[in-house]
Amino acid sequence: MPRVAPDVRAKREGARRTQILEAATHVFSRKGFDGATISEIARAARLSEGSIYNYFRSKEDLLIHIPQHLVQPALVPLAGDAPVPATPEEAERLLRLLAGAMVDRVRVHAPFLKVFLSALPYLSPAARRSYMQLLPTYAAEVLERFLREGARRGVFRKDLNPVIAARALPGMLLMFLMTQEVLLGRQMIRHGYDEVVPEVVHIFLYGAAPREARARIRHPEGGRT
Amino acid sequence: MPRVAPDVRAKREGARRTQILEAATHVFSRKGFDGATISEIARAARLSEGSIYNYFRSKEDLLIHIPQHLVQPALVPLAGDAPVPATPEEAERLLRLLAGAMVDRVRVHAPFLKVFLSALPYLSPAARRSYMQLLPTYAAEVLERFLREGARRGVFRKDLNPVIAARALPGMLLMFLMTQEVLLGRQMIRHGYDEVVPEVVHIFLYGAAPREARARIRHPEGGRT
Amino acid sequence: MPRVAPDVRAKREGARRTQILEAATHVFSRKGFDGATISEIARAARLSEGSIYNYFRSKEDLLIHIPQHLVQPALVPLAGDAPVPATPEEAERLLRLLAGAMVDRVRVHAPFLKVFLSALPYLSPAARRSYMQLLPTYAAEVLERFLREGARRGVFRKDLNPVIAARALPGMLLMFLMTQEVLLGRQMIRHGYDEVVPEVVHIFLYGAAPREARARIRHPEGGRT
Amino acid sequence: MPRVAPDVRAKREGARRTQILEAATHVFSRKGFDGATISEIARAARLSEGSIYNYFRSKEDLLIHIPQHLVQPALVPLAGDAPVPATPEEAERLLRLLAGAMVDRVRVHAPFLKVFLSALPYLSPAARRSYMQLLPTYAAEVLERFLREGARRGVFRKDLNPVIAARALPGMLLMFLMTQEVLLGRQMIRHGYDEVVPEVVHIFLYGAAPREARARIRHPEGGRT
DNA sequence: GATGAATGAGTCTTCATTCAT
DNA sequence: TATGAATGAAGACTCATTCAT
Repeated sequence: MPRVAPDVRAKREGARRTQILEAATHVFSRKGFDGATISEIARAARLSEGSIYNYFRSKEDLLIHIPQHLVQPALVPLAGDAPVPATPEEAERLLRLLAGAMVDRVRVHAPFLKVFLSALPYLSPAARRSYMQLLPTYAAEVLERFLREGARRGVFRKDLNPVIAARALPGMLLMFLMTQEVLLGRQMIRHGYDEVVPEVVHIFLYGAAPREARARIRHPEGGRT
Repeated sequence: MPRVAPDVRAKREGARRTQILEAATHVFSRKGFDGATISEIARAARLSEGSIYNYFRSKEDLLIHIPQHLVQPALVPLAGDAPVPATPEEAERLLRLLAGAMVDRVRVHAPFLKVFLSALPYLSPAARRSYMQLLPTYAAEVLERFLREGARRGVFRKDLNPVIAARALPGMLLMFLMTQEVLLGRQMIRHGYDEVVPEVVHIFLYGAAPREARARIRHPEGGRT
Repeated sequence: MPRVAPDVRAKREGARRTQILEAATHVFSRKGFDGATISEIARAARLSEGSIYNYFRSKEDLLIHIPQHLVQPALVPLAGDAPVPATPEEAERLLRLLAGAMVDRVRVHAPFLKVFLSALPYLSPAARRSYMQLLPTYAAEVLERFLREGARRGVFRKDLNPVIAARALPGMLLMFLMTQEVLLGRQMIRHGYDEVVPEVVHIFLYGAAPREARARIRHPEGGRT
Repeated sequence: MPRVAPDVRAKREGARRTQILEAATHVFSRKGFDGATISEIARAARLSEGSIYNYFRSKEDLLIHIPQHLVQPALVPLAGDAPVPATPEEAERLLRLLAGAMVDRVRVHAPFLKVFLSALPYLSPAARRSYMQLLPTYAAEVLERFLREGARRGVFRKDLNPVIAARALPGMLLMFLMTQEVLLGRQMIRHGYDEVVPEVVHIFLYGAAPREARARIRHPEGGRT
């Protein structure tokens, strides 16, 4: 007969799994998926190699479960119920908040994202599927709705393509984040995110052209030119 | 005495190296750097394993030389001596060309970029250094100059931060390219690049806010004031 | 928690190491260091190849540890506290014992010595250092002290150079041992060690010249005058 | 038809072989037989790898032919027709010459001897046979005759065993030579060969015991005691 | 559940040897 | 004869996974 109640056991098992996944994330992010060894992960988790296999079926299985246990929760509150903006100024404020949150998220999860980028393209289809329900899509959809609603209220151009724009704004940040946080691990330009975020949001809202130029423009030529 | 003239030999060696690098790119892009085996690369190059090592010192050496032989040449002409624009309309036209070229480049070299992104974070420092002189910096610098000159001529806002902006524009594209071409290999949104490029350039130039909003704005608060 | 007590584990590990080193000595002595393969050593030790690496870091590491586990112990008691002789007759008796012991040692360890001689000149510096604290020096120093003390008591010539003499006596044996035991593995002359040892010790003590000749001689011209 | 006379060709071929064997000796002595590569030997001989195989059938074949071409000639004059000594003093003089010659020979050929010692025990039987007709036996036989003749003339003890003694004398030197020249390549004691040779010869002739001791001694107990 | 020694398949890399030129 | 690119067999070493304790 079991010596502990099933729920206690389940919780204990969950704790062990988290402990192992944290160790795995740490090692994967330093060495990469292929460069990491079970032995090192076990050491980081203060367990023996054999014990890892009591909780996960394989090394790839570890990778598959990392986002579900460690990253997913962090994503949930992202722009959970972002209010629809009433004015461009409010939009700018909200977008800055959103952009700042994205930057923070990426920086916090940079170790995991490194692994993600590195391993994703070559994982087994099963692992790929498990991974694909993650961040970018989700975040983009939230922003897409935000833009669509905003356009309806006249805060954004009526002819703005919200699908494209919802990916363009994060993309502007992505260039900095990818290069600095994920790929190289060091700052490449002399501006911090406290400068980058407002500048990027401003460009997104009002563009790089001077005010006069804007006045002359009729409409974007979205779709084919 | 040698049977083959030195120049013939050099050409033959160059051809072999290209042949091997093409095979390596192919295999790397399907299996990833760690997943690929010398044996498979040799088979793809229709050579024996040993022969690979007559031309490259190690597996990593293959990876290091891929861009120089296959990618680098394609980058050189990128916006080689882009003329400085006189009007926003001209800027828009030029930026569309540039953006379109970037998209094409990435799509053509997607297989390599997959490997690049995947392997870079965990390569040896030597290999890292060899890689860092590549695309993003180069392209960004060209664009940076373009923006700076344009601002001097009144085609772009005087208060535009060219360092940040030069990375924001490619970033907007990067989001689509990364997701679709590199990471997943399939289209995620219902718009093609012929729609994405103009929209993105338009946002970059004139922003997402409606015309009236722009008139009210003085200056961005971040970056240089 | 560990299933096996630390001391039991340590003893088990020691046994495995000895088992592997014995196998390695066996294979090395038949094939030489370079000719031996880990695979063959593993087979001789009735283990898998991988297991060897649970106990030793490399093939060279095996070689380095052979003397410590197998040979070193045998050397320690060699003439440990040989009494200083009071008469030449006693010296002759003691030197015969010493010489006989050296012969036995070399014959017992011939397989290892073959490997030692073969591999030493081309080992890595680290391995060289590890090896150099071995037999010859040690034995020579013991004998050197023996001769120096004996000379002080008038058992050996006062003008005898103990440094040189302490190497000359083992050298006489070395010629036979090297040729027969180590290099060729078969007897080259028609006399056994039971004849060689007394003859050699006698030559060492009283020389090859007849008694009368000796009486005429004053002192050697080389060494100290 | 041949473009050069057969004898010219033969001489040319001999020169090539010597050139290659010299290169091989050089490389073998630095790297050991297994550590050396044909590529490196070819480079040292200023030839291509393929050319080596026009003159020798295999790497081992190189090793086999080294003594015949390079070392053997140097051995020939060794004590070619050593005169039989008439007095111990003359014997001492001659033995010093002989010993000095041996030392010189060994030092000159130390590079080869390193290879010899290293490779011999593990060569194929064919190579072994080719090697075994070398130095030690030959030199010992010359010395053996010298001692036997000398004993007949009363210059050495009548009861001296010339077979054993003829190996003991070179052995005394061997200890120094092996350790210093072959195995370690650096001097281990503070005496040079100009001190070692006379001392060793003196010990060989008159022993390590003081004169008085000798007078008491009746005869060596050669053979079993 | 926990442990960690044992396993052996799998990889990169080396290098003697061959052979077309 | 000279060359050196091509070959492929061989070997040291790694590491995910298993399983007896």
